Amino acid sequence: MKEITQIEKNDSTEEKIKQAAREVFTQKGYAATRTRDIAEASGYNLALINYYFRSKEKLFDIVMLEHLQTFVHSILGIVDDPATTLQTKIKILVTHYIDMLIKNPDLPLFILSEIKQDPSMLISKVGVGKMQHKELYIVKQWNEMVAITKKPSINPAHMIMNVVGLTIFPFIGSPLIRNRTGMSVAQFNVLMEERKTLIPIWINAIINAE
Amino acid sequence: MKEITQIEKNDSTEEKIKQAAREVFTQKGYAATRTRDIAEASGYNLALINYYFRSKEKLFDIVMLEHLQTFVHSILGIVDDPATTLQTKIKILVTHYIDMLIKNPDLPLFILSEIKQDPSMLISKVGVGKMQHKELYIVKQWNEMVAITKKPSINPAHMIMNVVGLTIFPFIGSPLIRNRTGMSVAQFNVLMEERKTLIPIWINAIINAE
DNA sequence: GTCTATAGACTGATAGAC
DNA sequence: GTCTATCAGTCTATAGAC
Repeated sequence: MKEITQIEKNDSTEEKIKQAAREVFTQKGYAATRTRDIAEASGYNLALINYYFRSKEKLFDIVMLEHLQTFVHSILGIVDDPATTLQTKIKILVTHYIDMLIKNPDLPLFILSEIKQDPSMLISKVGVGKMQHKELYIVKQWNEMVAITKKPSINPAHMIMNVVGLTIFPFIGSPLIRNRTGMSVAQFNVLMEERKTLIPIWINAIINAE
Repeated sequence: MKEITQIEKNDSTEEKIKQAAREVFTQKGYAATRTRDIAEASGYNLALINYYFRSKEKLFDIVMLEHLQTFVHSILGIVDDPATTLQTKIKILVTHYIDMLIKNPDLPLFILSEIKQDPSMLISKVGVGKMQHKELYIVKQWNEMVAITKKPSINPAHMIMNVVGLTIFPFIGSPLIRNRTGMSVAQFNVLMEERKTLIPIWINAIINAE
């Protein structure tokens, strides 16, 4: 329990370097990032990176952990809420993630690339064991819904891939999409705002499809 | 017009190195790949890479060009075919791509990552100017369909993102999906086979949605 | 805490033997 | 064509001055 001055936390050298690292790592990935890039982006010298974070890898771990937390943040509160319907949960989730992705469009490609490079990272560097969807309320609601529907039930993994794919894929493909269509980032974001209301409608249509 | 022995082309040293480069580059990306990795994977020495391909970057360009051609291959023949309906085109495209992605699951993440690193590559290293969808038959069919439907027409970019996202995203997220669900590659591929018939149905439902 | 200078390891590329 | 040996440049990390 040290006495820490919280007020100027965001102005501290350590925080500035971490912020610079976040930007460079997220944009270029671990392998393509040089510690010199981070130093330059932070406005400080190369040696300070090791002074504050010991190594490139340890700094990366911190950045990645914070990013994963951003991704999982407040999810539990949404999907385990008994007060909202299934459709409402989906709408809230899609809106929440599109808002977050408009602010951090590079996040999905960065995270998925690094996870692919080293999937064990999920358990070694980050403790992602909690999110085992044992008895989340959303699962209960899903099971109730498929019980009512007469249609042959498809694997729930399909629906998860659908919701996540419809929401996140445009951001992953954004560099290619914008290059081919000539869209600006602003124009692209307008489409993403539209998808906040469109995706829940589409998911509903998919659920009730032939 | 040189005389080339086509028969043993696949057994040549040059081809073996290119094949090794394809595997390593696709799996690790340009920055994380070392020429020594390629040499080792090819079974030959490091010096031969420069003997046959002059540099790491030129070898990468060849691999990337072939990958992009794989992705665009035979697309024109499908989307510009006046003999098939819009629904049929979508079904053929989805089936074609899922088949290809089951064989090359790393391709989307690799291509999109490298394009993001350097979007100008699409025009400088590859001549991707032809695919301007000026008057493809599929566009004509799409316009006819939205003309018939009374509903307010959404941006066609949404539908492209939907088809591509539903098809490709599971492969991009595969490392994470399989890690969280404990699925094997074989189990994952069973789901992808299911999506060959499911995605066209879902797209239809989306088109006719509220 | 912050800097310069540099060590030590690694990378892409090449020279030269065979 | 294929190899070993090595160069020149760059990288991460650290030593040491201030």
